[in-house]
Amino acid sequence: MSSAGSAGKFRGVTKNEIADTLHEIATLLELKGENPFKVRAYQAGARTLEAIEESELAGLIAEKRLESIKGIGEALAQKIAELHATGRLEFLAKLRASVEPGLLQMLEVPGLGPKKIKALHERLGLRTLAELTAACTDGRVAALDGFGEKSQQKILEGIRNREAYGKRHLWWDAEAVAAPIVAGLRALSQVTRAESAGSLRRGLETVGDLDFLVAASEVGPVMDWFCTRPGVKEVTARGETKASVRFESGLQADLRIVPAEQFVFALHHFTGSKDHNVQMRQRALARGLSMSEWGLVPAAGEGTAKGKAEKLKAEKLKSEGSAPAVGPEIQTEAELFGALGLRSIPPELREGLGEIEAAEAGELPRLVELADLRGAFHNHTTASDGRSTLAEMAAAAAALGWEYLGIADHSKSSFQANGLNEERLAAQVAEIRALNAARPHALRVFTGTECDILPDGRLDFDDATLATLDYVVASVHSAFAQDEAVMTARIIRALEHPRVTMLGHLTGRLLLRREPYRVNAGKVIDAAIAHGVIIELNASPMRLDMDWRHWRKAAERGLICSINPDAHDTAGLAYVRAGINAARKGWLTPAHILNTRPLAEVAARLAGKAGKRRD
DNA sequence: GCCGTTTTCGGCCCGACTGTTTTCAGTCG
Repeated sequence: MSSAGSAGKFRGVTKNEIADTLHEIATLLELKGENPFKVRAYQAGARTLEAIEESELAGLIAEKRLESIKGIGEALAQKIAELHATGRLEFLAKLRASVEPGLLQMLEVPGLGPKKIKALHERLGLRTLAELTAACTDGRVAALDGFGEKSQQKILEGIRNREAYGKRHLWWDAEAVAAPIVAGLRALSQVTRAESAGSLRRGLETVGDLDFLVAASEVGPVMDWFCTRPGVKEVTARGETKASVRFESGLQADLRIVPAEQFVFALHHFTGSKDHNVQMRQRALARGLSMSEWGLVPAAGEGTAKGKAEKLKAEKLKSEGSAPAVGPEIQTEAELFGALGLRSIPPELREGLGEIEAAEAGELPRLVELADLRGAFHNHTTASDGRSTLAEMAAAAAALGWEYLGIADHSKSSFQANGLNEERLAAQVAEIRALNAARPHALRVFTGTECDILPDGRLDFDDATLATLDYVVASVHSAFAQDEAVMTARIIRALEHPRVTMLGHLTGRLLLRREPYRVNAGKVIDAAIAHGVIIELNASPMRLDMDWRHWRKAAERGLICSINPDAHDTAGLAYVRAGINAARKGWLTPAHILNTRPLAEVAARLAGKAGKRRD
């Protein structure tokens, strides 16, 4: 629920809160049975707003330029301005009052959409999930026109499993489930190509369900194999080209099987995102082509005959075994993009956030890759709360082929994490220098600390102590409840400290577990740029913080990123892979990232920041 | 509600699957 309409002193509204409000309006309108295109307009407006910089919004409103943005018209501009100015929206208050809150929860039940909920509400008078459960139990739902025994059963199941089914999963965990399935599919004799698609392929930080796409000579055996994977609790759908299963964890997975010549179209389609696909289809239409998972074909004629012609086309395609009229020569996604006059767009960029325009102009970035990394900062050892020793961490980093490894154990105020005091830190520094001197491998270990930013913005160590280190990661680990202004000022004060090399996890979020603390990211980014401080992209799969959505613009303005695994054991160094995903989604190139640079350059930069020091 | 080398109306991306029907509506991605 957004803060709009809440009582109390008005403290300003962020653009994301306004976007949330627009999403809420869309949902409420949907439940009221409003024109679906109006609903879509609110959703599109919300997404458009999310892509605007926080700092730009006030100017756009003041100069009445909101309407110049595609997707925002007169009505949305007025509502956005009202929300921004007052934090309230009369329209929304009335809308909320006209919809039973329980109906919103019904939307979360799989198989229930606005139309069916409306029918349940109007014809059975149901207002809550509890009443819906009762109506299913005593058979009233099955007796309703348009519903039946199976629907009733499915609704009951859905309510029961609502929590597990609605849950998203960390990319890292989903990848661990998906990888062996893709490998297994590829090993089947009937399968010529297999990939995972969807948000997993796009590298999104959390994944709702898994999508597998297969080109196969025969459907049955592949479906059978898929539906009998270990951990499959139920097969929720099984048709001619698609099967869906639910794992015991609640994770859902879809398998789609297509003929080989359709594979690339289907792969693009099911990789998404939805926004990206909509834009691609619009682009195809503008070139007289109709694009779908079936292929790229000449668009049907104009006017009222269009729908009919489209349908004929689709039926024709299917009956012919679906050879697309355009592009039997299209075998790869690069060729598919090429057919629409575009450079090939990596899956991570397909979020409908300007990648098509960039691909058209030939301005897609050369995204950073895992192989570009030459080391990593912000790693823990057994000295604080890690589970691997300094020597083990260094050996593991050397085995990855890295040139350097930064150690940054917790500082003394992080008592819960066994933070180091000055004495223990000095001992660790001595240990690291000895290790570097002994050179058991071609790896340089940098001395550092993950130094707490105290509630008032001071650092947990004094300047003399910090001066003994190669670098300093400054992070917030306490007083998460501070309001935004206080937290923002606190972090900026830390960034102004000349010994601070980089800021750790900007918002402290734990994906799917803990909300970020309140901080004005734009102001922190500005301060970091002004003071030459790096912001980390914490690569821990449950953090991925700072969020990829901020990176593109921040990097364009000169912010340097460090992809930091925040490893607490040797296996944790592999988290940089999740960080690479997020960095790619943020349009980052190797030039934007500290730890793609060679040892000498990194050492020089750290020495410059830290000032004169022995070593 | 938004948009316009179809501009002030009439479109808006497209198809699979399910359950309920007996030709289709609703949901989902």
